[in-house]
Formats: sequence, C-alpha cells, structure tokens
Amino acid sequence: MPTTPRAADLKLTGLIGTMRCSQLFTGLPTEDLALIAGFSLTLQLAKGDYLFHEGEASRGFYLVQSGAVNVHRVSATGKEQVIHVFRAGESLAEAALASLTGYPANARAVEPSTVLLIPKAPVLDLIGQRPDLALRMLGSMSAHLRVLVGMLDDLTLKDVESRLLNWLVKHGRTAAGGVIKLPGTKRVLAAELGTSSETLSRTLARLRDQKLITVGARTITVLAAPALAAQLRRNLGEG
Amino acid sequence: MPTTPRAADLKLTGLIGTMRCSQLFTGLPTEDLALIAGFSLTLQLAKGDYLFHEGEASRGFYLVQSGAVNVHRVSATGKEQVIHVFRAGESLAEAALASLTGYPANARAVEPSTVLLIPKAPVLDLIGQRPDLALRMLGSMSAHLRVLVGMLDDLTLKDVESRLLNWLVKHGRTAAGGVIKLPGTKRVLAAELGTSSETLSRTLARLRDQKLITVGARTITVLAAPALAAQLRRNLGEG
DNA sequence: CTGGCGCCTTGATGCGCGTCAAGCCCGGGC
DNA sequence: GCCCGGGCTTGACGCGCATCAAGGCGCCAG
Repeated sequence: MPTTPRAADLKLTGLIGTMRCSQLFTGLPTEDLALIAGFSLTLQLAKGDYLFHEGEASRGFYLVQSGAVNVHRVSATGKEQVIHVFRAGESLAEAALASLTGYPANARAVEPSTVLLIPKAPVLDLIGQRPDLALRMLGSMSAHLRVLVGMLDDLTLKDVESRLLNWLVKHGRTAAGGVIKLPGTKRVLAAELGTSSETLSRTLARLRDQKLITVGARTITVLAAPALAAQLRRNLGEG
Repeated sequence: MPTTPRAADLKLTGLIGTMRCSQLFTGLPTEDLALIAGFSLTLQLAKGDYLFHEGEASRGFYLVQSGAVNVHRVSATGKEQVIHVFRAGESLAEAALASLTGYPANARAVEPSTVLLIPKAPVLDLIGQRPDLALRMLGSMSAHLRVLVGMLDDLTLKDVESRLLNWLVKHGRTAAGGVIKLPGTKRVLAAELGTSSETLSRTLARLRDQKLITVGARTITVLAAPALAAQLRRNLGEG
C-alpha cells in the first residue's frame, strides 16, 4: 500500500475520528489527538489472533477501533475466565503502562478487528506534559476497576439462573425489541457465565418453558423484561 | 488538644514519616510530602467505624497509618464480599478520585486504626503540577487491578480446600514460624474465602488430620508449607 | 456456682451443577 | 442422494457444599 502524504493524512484523520469517539480521548483537543495518532500503530487482527499474553512486558495500551477483544485469564486448571469483552471505542491494558510486571491477562480478538496500539514510552512522556491526560487515564482505570468489582458481584450470585437473568437484563436493555444477538456460540456464553454449556442449555429451557424468553440459534429474545427482573430479585431475596 | 506550632510540627513530621513508608509516596521529595501532609486529615477510627459507604461522593483517598481497613461490597442478598483488607502503608480508594459515580464499595475499620484522608481537590491539583505523582497513582491503581484479578482467580478455584490452601500458602510466606494470626473470627475468614464457617471448620479439620497444620483459637500454624503447596497443585491438576 | 450467650465443631440432609453419555439437528463434502 | 462432524439438548449420576440442627466449650454477669 503506498503511503503518499495524502494517504497518510487520510489515515491520520481516520484515527483521530475513532479516538474522538473513544471514552478515553473524547473531548481532547485535536492537536493532542494528532500527536498521539502520530506515534500509534494500527493493527489488523484475524479472529483468534492474540494481542498479548499474560506476563509479557507492556508494549503500550490499546484502543479498539472495530471488532471485539476478549480479555481473559487461564487458571491453573487450563480453564479460561473471561474478564471483559472490549468493543469499538474502548481502551484496554492501561494498567500495564505503570507497572513493571507486564500484562496481567491475555487478550485475543474474537472477531476480525482493527486495534490501535499506543506505545508505552511516548504516552508516558505525554502524560508528563499533559496532566489532564493523566486524569483521563486514572478515570479509565477506575472504570475498569468497577468492571472487575461488578464481575465479583456476578460471581457471588451463586445461581447459574441468577447470573443468566442478570446477563439477560443487562444485555436486554441495549437490545432493540428484546432481541439479543449472541456474540458467539452458546458454549462461549456459558464460559462467560462461568458454567457449562449443558447447564446453560437447561437453564435457558426452563426460562423458555416459563414463557420469559424464546431461544433461537444465535439469538435470545426477551419476552417479558420486567418478569425477568422480578425473577432475579426473587432469587436474590431467598438467598 | 492544643495545636502549638511545635505540636503541629511534630504531627507533620510523623505524617511525613508514614507517608515515606507507604508504597504510593515512597521516594517522593520531602517538600512534596510536606505539601500533601499539609492538606491531609488524620482520622481515628474505632473497630467497626465506617470510612465510607458504597455510592457516596468521593471525599478523597486514604492511606492507612495503623490498624486495618476492610473494603467490601454487600450483595443484593445482604452477604458481605471482602475485596481486600488494607494495612499500614497501603492506600485505598484512589479509583474514586477520577470518577463521578462515588465510591464503588464500603470501607470499615476491623481494628482501631488511624487513617490519613487526602482530600480530592488539592490532590487533583497537585497531580496536575507533578506528573510523576500521576504516574504513581496509575501504578497504585494498576496494583489494585491486579488484586482484583487475583481475587477472580481465587474465586474460580472451585474447591474450598483449594482456596484455603491458596490462602494459607500466601499468608504463610509472610508469617514468622508459619504462625498465622487470624484477622478476626473464623467466620470472617470463611467469608473472605467465600464459604460458610461450617465448611471452613471441616476443611481445617481435614488438613489438621493430615498433620499439615495446627489450629488454635485465633491462629493457624503451618507445619509443612511445601506439602500444602503440593496439595494445592494436586487439587489444581485434577481439575 | 450457675445461667446465658457466642463461637466452634460435627452430623444429617438436600440441592445445584459438573460430568459422562446418548440422541437430535443441521450444514458441508463427496 | 449419503455420510460425517460439531453444536445443542436431555437424561443419569455423583460430588461438594449450604443449610439445619444439636452439642461442647469459653466467657461474662449475676
């Protein structure tokens, strides 16, 4: 691909556009965005490609431009625990910037994705010169902390049914007509809920028999969102 | 209590001493420490006093000078999930500094404690002027992220025995002679491990029968640390 | 000393769910 | 058309653990 000045400009403005839409950089002046875009790298990832592995030294942090990136840990037993799936506009791995122990988890594209790598050294320099950027980074990391705390909450929901209800309520809010498109296979959803595909299947069947949802091949349709929430509260109440 | 210049000086130098020993501020020049100490408040807490509650607007962040502070969430079922127990030299609630949604958890002293409150506004100002302080805050928050990720790991250790072994190995390292003093009652430890006091009691009894530990009223003594680690690996291996 | 009250321990029971295993459905290759 | 493999479902079974319940033990007050 030729990199004429014109093409480079186009690429740059494209980057700046995505950065402006990201939670981390939104509202930052254009010149700062251009500066950051100037030393950032664009990565094209196929489904299944790894962005980084646990323990690797930090190369920088990442901004998802399109697609989806699954951040996860593998336990000593070889099981994969999903921490979060990052989508367009979200940034990840800021934590490794300021730490010497490398990335604390693994990241892998679950779809074909384009990701921005913002290298460590220049961004640390820039943070030194732009205190408000530092505050943004702090804010972003605190958001990630909240995600993890939320995960803890989920894991203390003992019931698989409760975790599933919680998931349905959360994802049903953002889905039009209550139709939730599954990110991948149902086994993946099961993993995200910390259970097996068999148990997920049974639990979905139970909710379907109660006319709360319908289950398609790659979709789940919420028929009665309030009833779902009510059932969730009931489960919690009797815990 | 009279606040003569001399007494104020003494108090200040005391504060600076503890700050110098903290992970967050260690290595910072004395004038910065004095500046921070100047606008910080010292709080005396009795056992059971709350530092803050979930959802409250952030007043600032905290540095434990002595004692112990339990950060936890209460689930919808009313159960208390311990996130971390902070002890002397550790800082907490940095995350709420840069976020508008207030504290994400509750904090309560589990012993009589003295805690430094570093108010939000002046420390944000200072971060603006001292970029290296911002980097420290980022580092501190990334350490907290790691703690949470570690908790996730623990929770995915399915066995209570595995979680307990993990806990014993971790705490046995820092304990002299393998004698671990329990932070509180055994029911508290059970909660920290995410189980009931009955099951904890049974599991401790099993390890005692295997001559791996001895159990006292408020202490657990590790007799064979390598054997504990071996048993943990065995549990993980067959998962 | 005696009663009451936590805390810990131990036994019995039931339930959720992980696992193995078998059958079903659907799409792709030949 | 056929076959075959992967994903999904459903059944059977066992294990770990929460729960209920009862008893022992230390502590403090009366």
